[in-house]
Amino acid sequence: MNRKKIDASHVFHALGDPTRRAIVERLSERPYSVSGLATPLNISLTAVAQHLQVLEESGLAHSEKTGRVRTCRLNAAGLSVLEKWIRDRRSLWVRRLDRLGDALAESDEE
Amino acid sequence: MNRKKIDASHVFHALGDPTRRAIVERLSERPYSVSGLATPLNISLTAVAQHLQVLEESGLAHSEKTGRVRTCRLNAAGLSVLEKWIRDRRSLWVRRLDRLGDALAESDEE
DNA sequence: CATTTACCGAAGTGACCACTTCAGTATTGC
DNA sequence: GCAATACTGAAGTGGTCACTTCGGTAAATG
Repeated sequence: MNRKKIDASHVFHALGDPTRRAIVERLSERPYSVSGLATPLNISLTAVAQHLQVLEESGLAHSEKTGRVRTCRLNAAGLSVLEKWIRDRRSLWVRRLDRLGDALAESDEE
Repeated sequence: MNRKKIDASHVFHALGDPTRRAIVERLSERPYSVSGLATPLNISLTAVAQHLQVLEESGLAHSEKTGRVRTCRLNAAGLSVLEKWIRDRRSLWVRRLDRLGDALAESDEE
């Protein structure tokens, strides 16, 4: 029902916002409550909750409510989409950039 | 002088758009002219040029004009920003995700 | 030289985004 | 019970985004 499609667009879009990247970086260390995440950020609690929703929909985070506190954690799904996209392109990049490197070395040394 | 700031926000934002990701994927294979990039996309040439500008500003592509043709290529700068961000967080993710085996099993879908 | 090709620039548009405020609901602690 | 806490939902706002059209410039081509 609330399971949105997790794809590269969602993940990249979610990480395009510095506030959301900050949240992900915090969650990399340990779980946080919504207000715990909000504390160092100069925005409203509601805004943080909205960011969290984006992160959840992109598969980068998930959360569950116990009592009145919602505990937020990192989620592997979004991260793996991100890493997969990069991995899928990496060999092509390397091949291409090797040729670029050759061209650079030819025209100008570093 | 016209060196714009290449940061994670720009790179993630640039890759958040499916059309721009498609362009990056094409450029992974070989250089293209602007109209060459536009051909398989159902949008105007102008729109493609605008996408290209975003990719250039985020450090993911660069281009140069020879005669009337602008040749576009992948650029390493944006890619390295992206990979660096992921690498910087990866160890934390792994440590965290080790403790979250349950969450993984819970959200296993492709 | 005229036409076609390839791109550039400005301006407009509708949709979406980050964020706000305000008014709720549930839970916890005194 | 009452107040403080922790969120939740709806609605609004200003800004940005992807895209368009139109009009222009410059290079290749017959």
